Amino acid sequence: MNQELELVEAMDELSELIRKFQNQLLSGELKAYTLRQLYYIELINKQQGINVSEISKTLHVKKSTVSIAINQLIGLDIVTKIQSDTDKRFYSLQLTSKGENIMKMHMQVHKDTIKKILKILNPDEVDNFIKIINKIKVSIL
Amino acid sequence: MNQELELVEAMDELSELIRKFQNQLLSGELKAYTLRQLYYIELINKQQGINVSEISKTLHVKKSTVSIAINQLIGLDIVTKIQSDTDKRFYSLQLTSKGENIMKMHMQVHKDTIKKILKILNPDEVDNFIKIINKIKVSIL
DNA sequence: TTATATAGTTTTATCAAACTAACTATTATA
DNA sequence: TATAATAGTTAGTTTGATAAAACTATATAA
Repeated sequence: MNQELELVEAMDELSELIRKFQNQLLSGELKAYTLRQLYYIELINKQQGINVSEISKTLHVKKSTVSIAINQLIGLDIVTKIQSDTDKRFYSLQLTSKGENIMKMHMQVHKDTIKKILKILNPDEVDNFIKIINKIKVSIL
Repeated sequence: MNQELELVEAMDELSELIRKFQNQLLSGELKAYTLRQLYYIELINKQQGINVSEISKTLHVKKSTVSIAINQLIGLDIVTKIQSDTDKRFYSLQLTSKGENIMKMHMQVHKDTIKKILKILNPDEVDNFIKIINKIKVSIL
């Protein structure tokens, strides 16, 4: 079979795998949260001190949308905002300890899946996989 | 760095890539449709003659949900249903020519992305990538 | 100092997608 | 033949995500 067709199918499989990978989060201890919420939490964890406007730009979503989502997370004691001293219009967003805990559980779910993958791939395959993903990532952007 | 950590990061990148891969559909000619609708169309295309109950089981969603979604697609002249001769409770679902056209456009968007990927990976890498995905797929299920 | 710009919030409304429950039509079975 | 089960529909509701527009508070520039 030609490589293009095979790759089309592989990408479909991959979409399916990633969908399952993500939906695993919605069971267990994290099922109280939506994928969207977990994504906001991940974003704040990755970019400590990020603000509403930046999130809005990153996700291509209006500020009002982000504001509501973040205030919901603040209400759930998952996120806190700290007003800037130098410019009081700004609030930098941080995870609370509860938020960090959620992030840890989130990572753990992923790690568990990754352990399964590590069992079935040999080290060379893992290396290749990582290299290929990075190569694709760089080029697509 | 240890392989587990690297793989965790790679899977994150991959999630991001797939997200972009899918969201490409939402621009251009297909932006009139939701990802969910395109997914129903894909499913019917893959399993010609599938019915509402089977879709319901496949997607782990109530029959009523599927019924409404499918009737919406029928209203848009994307899907048709044909009542079974042997058991009139059953309706087999098919794509109309419009539906097939949407499917072709859908495939084209994916093929265009795949062409980009093929340009930056050498044939061995493509082979490895496909093999690895299949290996993961089989094991995770 | 007045006008303008920026960060974030609130209100109101819309939409997609999912659910439950009750329904019709048809088929299978006791 | 009366009763069960099955396929699909309909009505009504809930939830989550989104946006537009008007707002407050603060900072900057003319």
